[in-house]
Amino acid sequence: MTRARAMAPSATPLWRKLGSYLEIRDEEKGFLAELERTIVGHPPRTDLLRQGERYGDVRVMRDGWAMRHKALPDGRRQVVNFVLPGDIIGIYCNLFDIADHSVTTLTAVSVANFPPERVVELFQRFPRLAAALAWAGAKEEAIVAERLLSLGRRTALERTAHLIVELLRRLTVVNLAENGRFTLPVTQEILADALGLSIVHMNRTLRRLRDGGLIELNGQKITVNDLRQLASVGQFDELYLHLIRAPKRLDQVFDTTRGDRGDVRLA
Amino acid sequence: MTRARAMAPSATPLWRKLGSYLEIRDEEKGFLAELERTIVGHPPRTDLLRQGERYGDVRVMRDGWAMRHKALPDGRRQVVNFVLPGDIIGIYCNLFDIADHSVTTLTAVSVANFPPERVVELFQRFPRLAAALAWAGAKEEAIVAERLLSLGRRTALERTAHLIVELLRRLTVVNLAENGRFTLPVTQEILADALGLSIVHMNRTLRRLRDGGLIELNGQKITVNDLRQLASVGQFDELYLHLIRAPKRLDQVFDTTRGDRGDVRLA
DNA sequence: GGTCGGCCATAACATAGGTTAAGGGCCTGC
DNA sequence: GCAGGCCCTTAACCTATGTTATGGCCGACC
Repeated sequence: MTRARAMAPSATPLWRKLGSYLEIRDEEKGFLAELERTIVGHPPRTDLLRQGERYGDVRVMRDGWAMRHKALPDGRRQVVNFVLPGDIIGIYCNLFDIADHSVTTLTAVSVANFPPERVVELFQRFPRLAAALAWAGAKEEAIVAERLLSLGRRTALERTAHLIVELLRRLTVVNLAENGRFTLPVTQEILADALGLSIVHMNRTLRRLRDGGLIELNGQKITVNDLRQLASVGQFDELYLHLIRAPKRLDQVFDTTRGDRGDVRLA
Repeated sequence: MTRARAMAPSATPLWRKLGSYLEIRDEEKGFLAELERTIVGHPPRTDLLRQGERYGDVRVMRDGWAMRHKALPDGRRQVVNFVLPGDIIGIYCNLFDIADHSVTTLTAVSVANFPPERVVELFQRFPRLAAALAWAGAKEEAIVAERLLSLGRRTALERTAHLIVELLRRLTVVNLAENGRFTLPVTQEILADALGLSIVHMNRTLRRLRDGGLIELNGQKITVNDLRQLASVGQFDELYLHLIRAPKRLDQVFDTTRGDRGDVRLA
């Protein structure tokens, strides 16, 4: 674990995250910057949070990949989601003090840490930011719900195609993919755990996608050759797309809602 | 659709919901009561929200059951969650105007309706309530994540056992179950859609649970005869239990956090 | 520079769960 | 009181996916 300090404030992950929902105001900037003063690095394969143990600080992923996963007592494991730059870990730890899931780094990672009381402070002092945070959480949930649909009703091939498209989209938003090409720092076992498949079947399924010319794999680089077809195989839903690249509507709603009286007015 | 008015404020669903996270203060009571002035009834099998269409009002389930579900273009369907009294529908519609999922009533239902702008107002004026709402959302997500674990890594028998235990617990909290007995207003087809199974296999699996003496079914009444064993079959996690009956810790956190300065202090 | 361990790959075989088909109970509407 | 529709149930069969086993590659470590 490495400690570092500071970074150009506008390059800050939380800023970028919340900024995708509304324009950050001057008075909010200082607070955000303070939240992200402490940057910590972790090597790959480190647990940032362990199922059954206490939550620590709230963490904002700044760089690198991690995974959120849950395990059954007998060791079977499900990866719930991949944690990408800008994502937040353990934000609701004020409520649940024992974690019901683990978060493990996949690559070397750098995260911003702050104590959970700061979240409460944020709710008290910066309602706009609080709303943006809550909205970000809702987006997360939508992604998990979509994966639930995958596991429940999509075949192995469809699931795999869907996940690849999802990752490509999410990574594109944070500039970590271009021309359908990105780094997938993940073993086939982890992919299998994300998709509810056995490792062997995961391998078979990737082979089918490769043989079909939809994707290419070399090492940890994956290239999507035919996004349209891949999205169609995965029955990728355009609605769900909106979630990934969120519309910037919170500003408007806040500006047209009178917070000082019981009265409400629309734009 | 039936319109009605008012109810004893403390029996109000949103009140009960948020009240499970913190003590509602006098100044907050009026606002909550106002939110729930409009009560609307709907018959069974009505869509309260339709995937691909616009969100309407925010709704708080007051009475009855509904389901949140998503469908693939070819008709395959996944039930994401069951909506029980106290649960909230469409609270983040300020952000996503098109719904990525549907909500359909299972029984006759009564809900409290209010316009989404009210949520913004709530964030601005009542940070404590806003936090409680955000926390409630996080709890929802934890339930969905746990179901993801089910679909990905539990067998049909385990999944089914797990779901029954989960429903029993959730219903017990809202006084809709006693002695392990509750009404499950749901066809086997819907259950299958919730668990990612075919209807035939759903039937087989329920039969096994009945033959094993773990549960009894007659009509829509289900009786859990051996909760301990059922929970063990479903590998029901005690951690996840905390989520369902939430600890009342938000009060403390709010009371010990100085919202008026950059400074934070713990109890 | 050999060996050990992690990961990928593929084949052969096993099975949980899907599909199709058929019948029965029960309600609802005419 | 009969027809049609919805739901539950079971049987027979099928297939997508899981399991076990084996080998090869490659990078890390001594």
